[in-house]
Amino acid sequence: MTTVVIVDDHAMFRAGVRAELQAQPGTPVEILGEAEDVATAVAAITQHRPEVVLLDVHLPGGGGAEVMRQLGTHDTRFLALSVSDAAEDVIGTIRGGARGYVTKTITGPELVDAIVRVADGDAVFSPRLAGFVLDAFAGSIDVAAVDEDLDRLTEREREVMRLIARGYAYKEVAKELFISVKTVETHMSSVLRKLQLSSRHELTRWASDRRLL
Amino acid sequence: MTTVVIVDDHAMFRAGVRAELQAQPGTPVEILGEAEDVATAVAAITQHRPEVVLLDVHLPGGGGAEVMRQLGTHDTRFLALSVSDAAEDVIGTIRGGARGYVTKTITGPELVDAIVRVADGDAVFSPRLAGFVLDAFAGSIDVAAVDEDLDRLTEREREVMRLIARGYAYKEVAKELFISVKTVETHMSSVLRKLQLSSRHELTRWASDRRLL
DNA sequence: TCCACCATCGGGGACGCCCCTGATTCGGCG
DNA sequence: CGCCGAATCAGGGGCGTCCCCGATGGTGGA
Repeated sequence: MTTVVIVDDHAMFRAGVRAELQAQPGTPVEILGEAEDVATAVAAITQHRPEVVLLDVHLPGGGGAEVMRQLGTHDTRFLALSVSDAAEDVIGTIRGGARGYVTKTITGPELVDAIVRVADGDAVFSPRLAGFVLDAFAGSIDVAAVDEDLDRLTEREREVMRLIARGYAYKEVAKELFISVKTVETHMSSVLRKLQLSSRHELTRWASDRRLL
Repeated sequence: MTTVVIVDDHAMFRAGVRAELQAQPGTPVEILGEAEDVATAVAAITQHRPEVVLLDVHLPGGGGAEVMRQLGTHDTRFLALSVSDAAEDVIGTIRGGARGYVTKTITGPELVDAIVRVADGDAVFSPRLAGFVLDAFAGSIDVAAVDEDLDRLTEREREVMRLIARGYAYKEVAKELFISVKTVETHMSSVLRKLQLSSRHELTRWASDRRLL
């Protein structure tokens, strides 16, 4: 049996989850308690010590992240359950320590499965969110937006830009590309002007934000 | 029915997977083909168009990532199946586009479940890996390792370090902290010496790698 | 009390960064 | 052919970075 506590500010929704989890005969989920805001959630979780907490992201008193923050990292695993699939909600919740994130469109059997998996230590994400999380993890956001600016650079300027952004000194870039320091300076002037930046430090941040390193 | 192609360089292991997947009566998985290296894998996947590819990470001819690279992003989903749970393998595979990563210690029924989930668009990770992936996603890798070096800095040095790493000029740091440029220089000397770095650019990379910005 | 450490500052120097004004060569295009 | 952009380079100047040499207080422990 996997023990859970349900945290959501809507009593009706909690009742629905409870009904779904208990609907199937031989369900592997045992509901130890419920809570409707941050304070009661912390109290209920501390008291019942469930293996998994079903946690609403938008919760009065600071949101689900606040519950995780107050409880810290003990052995309870959190499964976020939200109507929202917004990037900031997902990121914030995962940063807070949740082991999974599913939307409320989930069916009863799927939720049971997700709970069991989270209890086992698996990471569980809804299909829509899986793509998002993996994209973020792979660091490939905003690849398209880069090209507009980047296309305005010549091939040589891009080479110089890449090395400078990695922290190479002008002298080192010159040696690497078999050109003089003065030529590197010329290219860098063009790069900074075209990208509307004013120093190599800004360039480093610019490239880093776009993951061009 | 979920259609799959098995890619692994060990024939014995492929036979084992095939046996496990077909063992259960009424299995929802249909095996369309097998492959033992990058070239045959690309050919088999192009020919059979499976919904899911079971992909060995360590594959002759460039590894599983090479298979995904050559096939690009079409509608096939990849589930990495590896003996390794090393960080670089997991990161590389996810960056390559895999939708899941499970170790070969997985049982038959669990593998069936994972395949179905990946076909549905879920992200699937083994327990050991889930923690790692989420940690990386939350941007909290090596938090412990940072402190060793970081603890050797004084409070004032850390303040200066943080601003410099963000690209502030000495003059700007001085204004921000209400001290003279010379004092900033002194602190920076200490920071660079204690962290065994030699320039503000290396410091920027150092801080960026540890996500201290 | 004395010493270590921290934070604060200064002078001066070597070198890197960024900009300016030039210059040449080469290839493409009207 | 003449023009233009790309790529190459030089000189010089202003400022930033990082180091050396110092100095002054304050704080806390041996």
